[in-house]
Amino acid sequence: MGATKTEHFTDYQNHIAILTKALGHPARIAIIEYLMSVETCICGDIVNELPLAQPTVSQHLKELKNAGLIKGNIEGNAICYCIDEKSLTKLRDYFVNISDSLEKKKSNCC
Amino acid sequence: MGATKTEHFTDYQNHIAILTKALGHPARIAIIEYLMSVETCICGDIVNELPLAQPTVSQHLKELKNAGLIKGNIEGNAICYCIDEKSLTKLRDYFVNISDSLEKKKSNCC
DNA sequence: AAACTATATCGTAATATTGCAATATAAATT
DNA sequence: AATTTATATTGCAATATTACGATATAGTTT
Repeated sequence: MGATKTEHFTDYQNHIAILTKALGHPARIAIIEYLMSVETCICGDIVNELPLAQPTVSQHLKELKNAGLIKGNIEGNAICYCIDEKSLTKLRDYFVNISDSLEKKKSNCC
Repeated sequence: MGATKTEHFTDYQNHIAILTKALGHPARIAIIEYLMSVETCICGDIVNELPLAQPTVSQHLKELKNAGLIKGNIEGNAICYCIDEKSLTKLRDYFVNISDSLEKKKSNCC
């Protein structure tokens, strides 16, 4: 075995897992933070920002894109990557919900 | 090769990545949601809630615990797992921050 | 068109994750 | 003390991820 049994879980659970899994690497967190830090999204220098080889960065970008966390538009011979707001809003809503619920039932044993 | 180059990233980036990575599996999302749904945290029946064998569930619980997302207290011969509020608050703050920043710079090209 | 620039893909080695049967541990019950 | 119950650990096979050199692709510049 070794493959995740996605069929046993809900679409929502699988989607949240896809988003969090895609963020589950420091290089991909760094990419998101870099995309946040630049003003425009015409940013063809992500490779220079990261301590990893170009093919590795390209692969990380692909994973973020597959998960729907970033979008990439061809801009001449460069590619303009930027954050896909929708997916990050979804994650925010998910964690805000959890934190709110935890706040309400402060009566726990641990 | 094959191992993540954590040393090149900040402690904060690595920590967020550890938390999101731990959540990056539908079974672990399901565990978190189950822990949210039960009133008390005396819950020794997580295995029955999930479509996975007992050792597999135990392993997922271990990963959530290692990441600091849940806590486990021994309660007789059962173990009382519950969510570690701090780590989920940290994730909430992280994504609230990102969403707020994205809201502010609506002027993007894509 | 040749050279350059930016990015993607291929191939592959090293490592990590997923899942489970078998077994171990340890408290509770009989 | 033997049995049961709840959970963890071990060992292993299948699969996935991480990283990068080499190479491909495609637009840009000269």
